[in-house]
Amino acid sequence: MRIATWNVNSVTVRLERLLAWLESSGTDVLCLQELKCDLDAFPAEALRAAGYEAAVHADGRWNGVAVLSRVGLDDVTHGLPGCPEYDGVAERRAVAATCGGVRVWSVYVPNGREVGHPHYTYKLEWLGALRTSVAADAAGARPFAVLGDFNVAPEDTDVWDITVFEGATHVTEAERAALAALRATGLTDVVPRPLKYDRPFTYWDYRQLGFPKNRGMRIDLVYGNQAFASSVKDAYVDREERKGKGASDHAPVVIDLDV
DNA sequence: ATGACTTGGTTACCAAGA
Repeated sequence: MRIATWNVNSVTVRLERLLAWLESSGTDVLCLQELKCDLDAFPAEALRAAGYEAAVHADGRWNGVAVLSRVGLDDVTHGLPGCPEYDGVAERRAVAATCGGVRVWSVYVPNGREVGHPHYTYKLEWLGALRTSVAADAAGARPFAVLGDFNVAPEDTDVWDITVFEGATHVTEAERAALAALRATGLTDVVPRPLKYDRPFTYWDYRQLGFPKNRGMRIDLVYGNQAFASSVKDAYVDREERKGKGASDHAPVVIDLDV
């Protein structure tokens, strides 16, 4: 089974690329983030015609997540149980489903904006709610993974130049501690291989030639439990999809599972 | 030059992303 996660930065703008990528990659289950549309605007018909069912949890202008599957889509959970609100809103940043015997969460962790900003506190609380929500599945025998845009670089080497990130979000001790607490439920960071250069970055800023200069970050992560991680046959970042006009600023992370 | 792209909406500017 081929499982992937991809922050598409607007499923509306990316639809043509998304359909082409699903076909060329042969992906069975795809976790999407940053749909940037509401439920009515989600391209369910086009995806169904391509053979994929969809579990969608979408906000409208921001956020929005989905799980696409052509190997079954059961027991859908819309939203993270007990997730904190921001400005009184429970943002739509998580959706789960069971696909072909594998349980997956597609998550879009809050950005945090700046250290000390209310959004940063919200980010840490959100990661805490994620930990609580996945603990039982993480410890279970069924293959299980949390996939998505975590907006945290786990190690200094997961950003192109750590000195540029002095005092910035995405690399702080508190954010990394929240990831460590999440892993402590029984999850392993399934690190993909890069198809070029030495580090498996998954995001490159649109500005200042970030992609050509490989000024990237590894913030799109796959955290799998023991049954999932032990079934991984291959994992890579499809940086080809970051190329050209009309690309998302994130590349898909692809996992091949022997299940 | 306290920004340098891209997206969708309170559209001919703005917030947000990371």
